[in-house]
Amino acid sequence: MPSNAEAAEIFRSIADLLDVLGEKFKPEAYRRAARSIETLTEDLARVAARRELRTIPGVGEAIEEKLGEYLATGRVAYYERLKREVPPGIVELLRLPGLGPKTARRFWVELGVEGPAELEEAIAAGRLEGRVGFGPKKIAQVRAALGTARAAPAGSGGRPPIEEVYPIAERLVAALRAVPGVERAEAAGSFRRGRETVGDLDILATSEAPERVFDTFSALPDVREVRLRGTTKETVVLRHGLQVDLRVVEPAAFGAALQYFTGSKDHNVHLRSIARDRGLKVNEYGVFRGDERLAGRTEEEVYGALGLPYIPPELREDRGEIEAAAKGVVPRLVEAEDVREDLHVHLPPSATVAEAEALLDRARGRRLRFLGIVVAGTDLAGNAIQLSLAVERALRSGGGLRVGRVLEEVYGEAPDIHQGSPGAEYRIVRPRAGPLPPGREISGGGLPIGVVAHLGPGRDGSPERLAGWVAWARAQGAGVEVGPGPERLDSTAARLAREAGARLALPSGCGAGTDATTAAIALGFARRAGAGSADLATAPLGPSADRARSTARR
DNA sequence: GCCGTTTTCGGCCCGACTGTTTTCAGTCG
Repeated sequence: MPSNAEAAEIFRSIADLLDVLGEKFKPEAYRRAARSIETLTEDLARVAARRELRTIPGVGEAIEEKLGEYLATGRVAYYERLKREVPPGIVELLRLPGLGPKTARRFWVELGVEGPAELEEAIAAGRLEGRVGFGPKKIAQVRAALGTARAAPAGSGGRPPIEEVYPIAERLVAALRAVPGVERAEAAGSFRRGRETVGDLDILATSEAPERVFDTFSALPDVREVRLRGTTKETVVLRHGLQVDLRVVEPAAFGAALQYFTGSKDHNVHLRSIARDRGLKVNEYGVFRGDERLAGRTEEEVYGALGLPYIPPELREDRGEIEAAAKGVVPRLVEAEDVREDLHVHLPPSATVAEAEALLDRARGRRLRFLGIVVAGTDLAGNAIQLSLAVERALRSGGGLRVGRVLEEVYGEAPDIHQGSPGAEYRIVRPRAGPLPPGREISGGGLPIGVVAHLGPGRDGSPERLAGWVAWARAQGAGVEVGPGPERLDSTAARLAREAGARLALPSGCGAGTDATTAAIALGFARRAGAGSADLATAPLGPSADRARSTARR
């Protein structure tokens, strides 16, 4: 069964092989196509059926043809041929840090080495010594890299999910901001773009004295090893295993550096080619005409100097956002303050008055106007376990905040689970597994459906199933829940939901299980999906509830 | 191999760091 992920993987492998063969621009062309393909929200086969493969950025005549071949046969003859040409062990060598295609090729051609094991033997036998470009340090570096690779099985250090990296990033940035002389510090890179996973963490700080910043940073308890350190840049590896690149620039270059380190690579390459067409140069220090710096202090300045409006980080993937911005079209993405209704928080039946009040205080602090509460722990027969009268009273004293009762239903695992207090005003539906049950009546006593929750890739998140539920949610007038973790929609799936016209339900960060970090990540996902404040789900109450019910009957 | 309100051919972002080099190549992001 062909898949987008496999197609991207094949093109990436082709790029590696071409690298070793010394090709100059083809490898990047194949990598660009691979990046585009893996961020598609749709199966390649469907795009191919519409004859629109060429509309994918980086896909031209040759790659279109190979995609067609792959979809028809599951194979790419060109790839098979390259694999016969280059020993597989040589490609493994490319994975070693500090070792690139040129060096791998030299090992292969000059030493006749065909993989890591043979390379280790060659080094042990002293066959590298005396060769141009291989001094004692370089040899030691290669040997160390080989040892590390042997200790850590291939495929171990993948890209960790953003929710894992988030608290680490916050800690590191806070530590940097506390260094005297540091005006600003921000995490950039794919982290700032709100991607689901983070490769390396890129952090940027301003200071006139980088040395002091590096000294402090190197000594942080999170840091295991300093990999390299120069005058403007330091790379460390955390105990956690994550690599962090820290860059320190002067305040006048902060915007340019932030723009540069936020990426994406494709976005930056595109931006710089526009700059060159205008006789300008963009680098991490600013936008220049000759030696004159036109911009650099803020990102707005940098985009402005190129004749563009500010483009939010979450959109910077070179997926048409630059062309749209050039025409003045930049969507107004949803902001944290736009999330005024939280349709899905939980409260245990054993909650104390203090806990209930704390929840309400957080909601008021966030200036929410609506909070939908599920009382969890209700028994399976549907007999709600009652909150104490004192808690009930506390929940009624909203003070500008409307509190709603919610019934949450989990379907797909027998028996179905229902939880929520009596007098619920709408339902949250959680489909657990399997396809959309055709004609299956979801109970709920005729209550409108507010949210379809927990649809994520962790639970049989096949595109067809996801699309089915999203369409169903849309027909109900319900929102679909977005957030980090395998059970919620990531940004790619959220984009699918947006394209289907479904609204998105975002956590406010007030709930016990959905803290501020979850809320921030979910917001990033929604923004990556291009959502604005009008795309947020609202509680189906009053007249809108009647609308939702009538839609459901149709 | 891709791409084009200056092009269907001739370009392809730009700089830091390291190690090995007396001026640069390779790697990385």
